[in-house]
Amino acid sequence: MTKKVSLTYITNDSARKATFKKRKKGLMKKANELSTLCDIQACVIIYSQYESHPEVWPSPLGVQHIVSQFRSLPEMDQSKKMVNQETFLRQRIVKAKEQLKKLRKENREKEMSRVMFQTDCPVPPTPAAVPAAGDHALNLNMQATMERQAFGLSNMGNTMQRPSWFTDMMNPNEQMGFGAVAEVLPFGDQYHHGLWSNNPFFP
Amino acid sequence: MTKKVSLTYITNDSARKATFKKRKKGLMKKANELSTLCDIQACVIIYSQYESHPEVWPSPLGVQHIVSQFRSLPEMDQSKKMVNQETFLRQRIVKAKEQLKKLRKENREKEMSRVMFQTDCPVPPTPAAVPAAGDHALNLNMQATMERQAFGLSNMGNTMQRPSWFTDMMNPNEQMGFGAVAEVLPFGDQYHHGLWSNNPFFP
DNA sequence: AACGCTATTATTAGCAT
DNA sequence: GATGCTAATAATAGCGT
Repeated sequence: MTKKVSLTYITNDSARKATFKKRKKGLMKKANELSTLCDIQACVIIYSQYESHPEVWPSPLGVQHIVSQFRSLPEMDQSKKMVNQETFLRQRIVKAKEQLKKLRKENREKEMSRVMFQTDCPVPPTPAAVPAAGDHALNLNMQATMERQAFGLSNMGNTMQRPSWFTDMMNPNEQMGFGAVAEVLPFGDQYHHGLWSNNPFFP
Repeated sequence: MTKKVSLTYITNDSARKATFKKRKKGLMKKANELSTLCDIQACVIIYSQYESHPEVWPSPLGVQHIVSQFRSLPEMDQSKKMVNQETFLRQRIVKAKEQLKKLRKENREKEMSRVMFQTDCPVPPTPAAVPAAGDHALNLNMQATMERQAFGLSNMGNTMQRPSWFTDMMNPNEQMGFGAVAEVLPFGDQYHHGLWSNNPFFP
């Protein structure tokens, strides 16, 4: 029986849904186990098309709480942090503007070729479902100065499989999803290719 | 070789840390796979004592994004979404600017009270452990208008194993951890006891 | 303590119902 | 489409280095 899993987007609707259900369950279970075994706080949020509300672990409230900690400071100089957030936001604005500029240019070019060649898809057409947007990683870089974290943009639902990136937590490496994002990130160098040795996506 | 796992808090420090590392990695991987296989947005946040910063997947920003969706709209005009990343980015810029403005104001105020009352903690000091700060969730709430979501909060890290709660995703049931939280949740009735049959915690 | 290596267990893809 | 059932793959506990 050939059970090889390709780890790419499952095009078959019912198969995808089935897998989603199973794996969602598995993920939640894993989260729960990790939490109890190691006594750590954790949360998982899943935003699927199958449910109108986000599916979370351990609970909506739990998520909220954890997320809020996200931004909390080691304490103390909150003022300092705030300051940083300021500069941080400023940076963000600049980045966003650059992004916008770039995007406009791209759009112009795409429009061009569309008109010229009658190509109706400026962006690779999304097979179905999610009306995904191209999404150009807009970096918030919040508590930037104090956390060395890499990050990128969530994987907004493209219909194609989006690799997504990871923080440097589990290993010193990261995986990149969209090259485009890299240039926007201030932490570019934190990202490397290659990740889990056993993941077909990241050789 | 008896390799039975008890699924309870691991008292041995080094063993716990080792397990944490391995399982954290596994969890992230699972999240990534689920995301790519089924094309869904998801995020994981782990707040451990081993790291000063929360460890997240796919990224801090990704988390932020997903969380912000929590509050967004029921749906529809998703069509508009794709319309343009341009307008999208514009919105972002505006939001960021507003955020910045607000932040400045807050900073002024904090500085004020700090100077005047010598209070270093504008927010209620957290009892212990987590140096949680007031945290001003800067909700970016980016593509707000297009996503429909709900949400709530967490199992705060006690040193005891916390059962945690679950969403009704994998099954129509939930388990509650702290009664205290229940009253806070707007979705109280969504949660029930009883859970995975194979989990020792939830018979 | 961090890393590598299996023996085992746990997860799950593919079917059948 | 949901549920149950293996066969097969993937995760990982326990060690050794």
